[in-house]
Amino acid sequence: MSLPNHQRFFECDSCLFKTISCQYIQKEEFEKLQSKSVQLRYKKGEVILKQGAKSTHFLFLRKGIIKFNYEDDNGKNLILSINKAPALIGGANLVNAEFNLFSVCAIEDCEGCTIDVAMLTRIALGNTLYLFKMLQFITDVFRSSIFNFISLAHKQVNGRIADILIFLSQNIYLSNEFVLSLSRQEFAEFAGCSKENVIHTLRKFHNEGVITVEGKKILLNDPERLQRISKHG
Amino acid sequence: MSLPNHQRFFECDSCLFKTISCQYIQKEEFEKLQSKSVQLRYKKGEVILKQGAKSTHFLFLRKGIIKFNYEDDNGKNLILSINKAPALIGGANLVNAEFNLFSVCAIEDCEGCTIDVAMLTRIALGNTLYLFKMLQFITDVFRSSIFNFISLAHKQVNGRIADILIFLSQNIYLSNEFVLSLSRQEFAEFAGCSKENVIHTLRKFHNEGVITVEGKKILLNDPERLQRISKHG
DNA sequence: AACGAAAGGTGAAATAATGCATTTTTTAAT
DNA sequence: ATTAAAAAATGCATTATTTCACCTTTCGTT
Repeated sequence: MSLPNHQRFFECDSCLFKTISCQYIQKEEFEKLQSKSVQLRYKKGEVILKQGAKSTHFLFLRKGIIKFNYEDDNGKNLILSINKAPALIGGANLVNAEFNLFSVCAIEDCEGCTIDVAMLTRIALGNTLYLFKMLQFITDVFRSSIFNFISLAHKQVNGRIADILIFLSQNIYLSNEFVLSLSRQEFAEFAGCSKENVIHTLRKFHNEGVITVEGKKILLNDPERLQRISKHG
Repeated sequence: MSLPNHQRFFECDSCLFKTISCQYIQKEEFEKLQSKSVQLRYKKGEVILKQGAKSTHFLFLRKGIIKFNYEDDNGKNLILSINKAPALIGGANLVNAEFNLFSVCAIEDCEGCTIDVAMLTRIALGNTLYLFKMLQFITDVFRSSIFNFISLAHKQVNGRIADILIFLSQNIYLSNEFVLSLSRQEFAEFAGCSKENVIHTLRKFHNEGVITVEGKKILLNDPERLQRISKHG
C-alpha cells in the first residue's frame, strides 16, 4: 500500500470534492491536497470539530448527517443547523475566525476526509474562481441556518416545530417519511424550547392527523397543513 | 466641478474605504471604483437596500446606524442585526445571492457611497488579498448577528432584552448612556417579542434600578447586574 | 394653537411554555 | 436474559408571554 499512515475506506476518484476541484485546478495541485488528506469515519454522536479548538483542517463530508452545535456559558446547547453530505465543514474559519465558533457532531455515521486549510488557502489564493467555489460551499452551510433563526425569532413553538419538520423532510431526508436522527432533547435544542414542549407538540400534531409519530419514525401525512401551521402558528 | 452627475458631500481622501483599499490595490484601480461611485445621504427611516430587489451595488457606510430587516410572508418584521459605520453593506450578495435577502434601513441619518459590485468583483478577483479583506468586512456584519440569534434562541425575554441593551451599549453607542435609535416596536422586532413585553421589561429593569429609562434616553446603571440577567434570565 | 396620527404606556385576562414529579419504554451492558 | 441507565412520555402547577382595550404623550401639519 502506498499510503502507510492511514487506512483508506473509499476511492477518491468517485469523490465529489475531487470532481469539483478538478474543474478549477490542475490535477497535480489536487494531488498536493490529497497527499495531506486523511480519510476518517465518525460514529453517530462523535465530535468532528470542537468549539473553541484551533482548526487546522476542514472536513469534506462525503456521507452522513451532522449538526452545528453551540454550547453557552451555562452549558446549554443550541443546534444552529443540520446538514447532510456532501458539505465542506469548518469553513466559517476560512475568512476570519481562528478558533471554531461551534462544534460539529455526527448525528448519523459519517465518512469524510480532512482538507488542510493552509494548503487549500494557498491554492485558492492562486485561483480565484476556485476560491469563489469554495466560498459558496462554505456560505451555503451558513445560509441555511439563517432561515431557521428567522423561524425561531418570531414564531411560537407550533410554527417552529412545523418548520423543522418541513426542513428535515425537504432538505435532509428528502422524503415525507423518515427516521429522526435527533433525540427529543436535540430536537428541542434545534427548536429553542423545552423537550417536554417538543413531545407535547409532536403528540398534538399526531392526534390531529397532520403527522404520524412512532418513536423516531415520523411521517408527514399533510405537508400542506404543516405549511399553514408554519405560516400562522 | 469635475463630477457633473452628483453632488459631493464629503472628501474621499479621508474615507476609510479608500485608505484600506489603497493598502491592497493601485491608486488607478481605486479611481476606477471611485468613478462609478455616488455619494448618498439617507434620512432616518429610509430604505437603503430593499429585500427582494436585485442588487447592483454595495454601500460603504461612512456615517450612521442601520438595521438589517427581514419581512416575512405575513408582513411581520424581524431585525436581524444593527450595525454602525464604518461598514460594507450588501455584501451577503457577493458570493451567492442574486437578490437581497434582507432590507437595510437607516435608523439614524446616514452617509455613504455606492460601490459597483461588478467592478469590485473584477478588481478583487485579480487581487486575492484584497478579496479576503472585503470578505472579512462582509462577514463581520454577518457574524455579529449570529450571537444575537443565539440569545434569541434560548433565552427568555428578560435575558434577550438585557443582551440587546449590552449589545447596543458596547457595539453601537460605545457608552453606558445613549439615546435609543429604535422605537419600542423596533426593539420588539429585534428581541423577538411583543412591544408591550419590551415596555414592561424595560419598566421592570428601571424599577429595580438596573437601568434608567426616560423615553428614548437609556442609562445602564448596573451593567454587571445586566450581565447576570443575560446569563440566567 | 388645534388637530390628528403615531408612538408610548398600563393593567388584566387569555394563552403559551416551562419545570417538575412520575411512569413507561427503549437501549446498552453484563 | 437481566439489569441499569438513558430517553420518551404524561399531566399538572407555575411562570412567562401575548393580546386586547384603553389611556397618555409626543410630534408634525395645517
